Amino acid sequence: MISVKLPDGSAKELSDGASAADLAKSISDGLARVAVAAKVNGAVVDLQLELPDGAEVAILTKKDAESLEVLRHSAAHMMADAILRIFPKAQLTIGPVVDEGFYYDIYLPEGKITPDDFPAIEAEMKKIAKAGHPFVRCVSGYDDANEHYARYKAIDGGSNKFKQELVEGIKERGETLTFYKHGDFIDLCRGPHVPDTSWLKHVKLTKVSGSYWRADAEKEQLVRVYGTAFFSKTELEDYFKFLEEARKRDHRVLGEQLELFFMDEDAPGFPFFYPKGAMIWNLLVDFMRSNLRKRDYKEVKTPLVLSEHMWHTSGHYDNYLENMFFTKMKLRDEKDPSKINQNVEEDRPMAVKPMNCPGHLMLYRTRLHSHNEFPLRFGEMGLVHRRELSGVRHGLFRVQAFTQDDAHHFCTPDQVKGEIALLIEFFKEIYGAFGLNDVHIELSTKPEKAIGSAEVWEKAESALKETLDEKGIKYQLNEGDGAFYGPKIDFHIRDSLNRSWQCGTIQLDFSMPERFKLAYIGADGQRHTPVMIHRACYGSVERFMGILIEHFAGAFPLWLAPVQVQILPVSEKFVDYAKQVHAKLVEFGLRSEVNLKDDRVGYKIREASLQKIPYAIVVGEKEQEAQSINVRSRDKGELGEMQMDQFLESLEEWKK
RNA sequence: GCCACCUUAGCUCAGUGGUAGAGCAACGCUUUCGUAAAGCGUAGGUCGUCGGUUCAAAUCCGACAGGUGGCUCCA
Repeated sequence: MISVKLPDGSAKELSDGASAADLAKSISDGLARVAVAAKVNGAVVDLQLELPDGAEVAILTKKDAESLEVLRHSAAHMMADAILRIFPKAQLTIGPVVDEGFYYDIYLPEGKITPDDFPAIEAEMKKIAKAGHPFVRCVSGYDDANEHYARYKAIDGGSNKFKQELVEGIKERGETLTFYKHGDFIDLCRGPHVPDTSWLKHVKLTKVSGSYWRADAEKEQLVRVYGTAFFSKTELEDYFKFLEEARKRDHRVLGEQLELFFMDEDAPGFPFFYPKGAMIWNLLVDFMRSNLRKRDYKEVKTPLVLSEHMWHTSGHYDNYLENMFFTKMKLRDEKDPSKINQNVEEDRPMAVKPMNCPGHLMLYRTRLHSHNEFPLRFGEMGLVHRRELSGVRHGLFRVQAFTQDDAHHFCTPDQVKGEIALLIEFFKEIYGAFGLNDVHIELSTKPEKAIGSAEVWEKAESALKETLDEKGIKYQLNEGDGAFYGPKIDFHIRDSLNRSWQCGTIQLDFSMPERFKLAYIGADGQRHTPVMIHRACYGSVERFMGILIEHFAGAFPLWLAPVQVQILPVSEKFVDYAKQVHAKLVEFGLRSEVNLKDDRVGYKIREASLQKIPYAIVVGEKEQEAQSINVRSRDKGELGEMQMDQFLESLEEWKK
């Protein structure tokens, strides 16, 4: 007999060799039916696995977060099986679970897989699911003498070098080689899996893309087929509804519909803003400026272009070269003026700034500073340019020119923690103003490409860690993800669709001040090197605007709406009165428009709704006589006839 | 940059080798209208660019540009 411990603390006696499936059955038949996998001493395993004596065991059902991963991993196997049936030349590589489903990377020596192939693959998967093949775990040796190993090698042609590489790796690490089999299909896998393929009825393929073996662009190009899986049909449908909702909120689509911005092929990655988009952009900047003033920032302006020499000093030339725009001249040939010499190197080559920090360092060092001025906070709405590979540009989220709400704090080492604490509060307050209250923080440490000594990095990293710990803030640690000049804290915010976006960043830098030979006179009368903190809250004003468009689905709160009120005269006869109302609203400080078009009220209402204008005010004969207005709210529907003062009073709390 | 797909009127899209189409938007006229689409009419395109095949190319082929989905997730 063995004894295992259950999550509620109780113990359960089982016969020797009993599995988690046996345990589930001994608890109740109902549990046995819904059991997906088990958690034994903290590790997720198959139900079939023999339980060790004294183990802590929890039976996982579809309600447990881990179960979905198990299901999706099983679905990846099933998809690989289906793909091999349709594409016999395909070679399997890896097929992990990802946030929204799973994928399988496949090497195709010839031909291709496109979404057109999905129906056939899905039909094959349906057959496999219907057959209800059990997933069987097979432990194997490393050669063909083992039945499972031989079968595994044979299943996709027998000469799959990717599999060989994977097996070699496992052998080197001295791990057990295990396969999972369902029906005739077998795949290298550490498991666990759902009991059988009948669990995999709610699976759909979602997209196909390219990828590389081992994520290395030098290695083989693979085809990555994505899919997703759920326990129930409803959950699967909800997921596709979510995708549909996200698609409807796409800021690139709304950007055109609401006349906020557009892109032109002659300016790839450089957005143009229409008046309404520029209005929002300016409102965001105004809001940030008022917050910077409250916190004693000094706003500065620095040049877009600096000499290449300066970028050597800052380290950007060595570490950021690929992302920078450099200047070259075109000159008319001295002998033949009709000929133009391209790409002529300047005597003093220049580069467009990808970051604002060197400019701020140059400003700082124009004179000697005292510790009494510290902390000194230089802020700038800095326009930076960064080259991006053509395939990664995406609406306002990934552009080649954007405005950072950038600032650099210069302070003494003792002031670092105070500054960071201030910034965390500051940033959370800003996000809160947009209803973005779900903020999580990540700490990134020294990357491979870095400047500064190990000692300096150590000091910087521990300063950030200590501040977070002292404030009791939970964070995720990302080793090796820091900026080249220092470790950083990143702020990730969740929008109304529960998607996470990285926005704010706080980066500690002990290197750049030294490289630029910055100094301050301390209380001891000696020269010291200040500490520099790089920080941005929106990150990129343009990108933050894109996030807000999607977060609000284009229905901006009153204070951010480019047009706050639209006045709709019932007919031409009431245009004069509409204009009077408009003048009063403008005087009050509202962004108001009159719809002068010769359309019916219903149509004007429709247009105002589609433009997501917070208030539509209808004026006709009744209103003109009573000197009143008839208000319709975007969010609350028809509010009815009221006096202008009444309407304006109701807005007071909204007004920022 | 790499893989797949896409590019036709301002927008959304139809058109698979034989004289370029629709809806919406725009403009004009009629209508003067009460809370999500009044009616009629007009104008608008070297079919992304360049080259090739063909008697003939939006359509077939190639190059380039731009766009879309991916390219961190390691059995």
